[in-house]
Amino acid sequence: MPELPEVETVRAGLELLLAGATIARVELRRRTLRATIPARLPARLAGQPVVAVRRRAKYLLLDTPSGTLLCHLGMTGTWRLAPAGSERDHDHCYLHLQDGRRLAFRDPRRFGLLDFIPLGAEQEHPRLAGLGVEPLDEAAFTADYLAAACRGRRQAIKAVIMDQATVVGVGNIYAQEALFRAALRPQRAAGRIPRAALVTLVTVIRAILRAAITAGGSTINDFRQAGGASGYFQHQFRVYGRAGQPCPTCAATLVGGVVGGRGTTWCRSCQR
DNA sequence: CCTAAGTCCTGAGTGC
DNA sequence: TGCACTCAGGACTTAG
Repeated sequence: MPELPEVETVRAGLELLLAGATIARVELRRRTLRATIPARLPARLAGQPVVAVRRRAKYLLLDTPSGTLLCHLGMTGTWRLAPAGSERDHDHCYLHLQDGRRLAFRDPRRFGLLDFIPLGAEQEHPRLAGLGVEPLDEAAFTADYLAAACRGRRQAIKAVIMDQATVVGVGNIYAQEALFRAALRPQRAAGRIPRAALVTLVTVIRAILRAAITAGGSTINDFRQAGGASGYFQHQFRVYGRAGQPCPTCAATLVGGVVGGRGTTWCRSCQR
């Protein structure tokens, strides 16, 4: 489910659900997702109050005095309030809270991740250490920064903005939407894009992510906020999933292909 | 059969 | 030939 807006939406939902809550017990129903969940995780979190719910890139971080529960949603990960009787296939982890509520982490494709980070070890965590800048950090994600990342590169611009070592949080949907709004062809070589276009691209990436967060993310298939509501940014998609349909700007037929290893839609006449 | 909100690894290619 | 780096493609997995 998750690009930055969806993860941020889940973060905000979990923050509301977990405010003032204490984890009584962690129940693992499967040991291995994308990676093996550390055996010590349940014991380290049992009895711990959740003091903050943060996001870094597409990762969720649940802070407790003993350390942090790190979670990546992969493609299909969800958190939900799961009262008795609402169990589902692919519920891999239950957080039993002291007040009797239960949160479920469900992830059918198991591309997600759960890990425990001891207090003070976050900077060195291998999944977090190599991450690029946050796109909503205006001081960090600048046209200068993106231009430096693009310089000399023949790689498609779409692959560059989806590279989590450069800028985090942009995935296959928002990359396509941002490139449409910036009038850039997804397969355009990053190093041959004029600076003015990169200025625009930085601006539209930030704007689209902000708008999507405001809309509660995008709901495709069964993405839900942690509180159970749907996002509605999917109604503002201009190209994603619309190959063969008319361009919303010029009415030319949108074309589909593979760019950066992922299905991609763009307008041949609006995007150069 | 096809496709899918994401990483992560391998191996081929490039340039010095 | 070697080395460092870049980049494309495959693998992982289940559901619709």
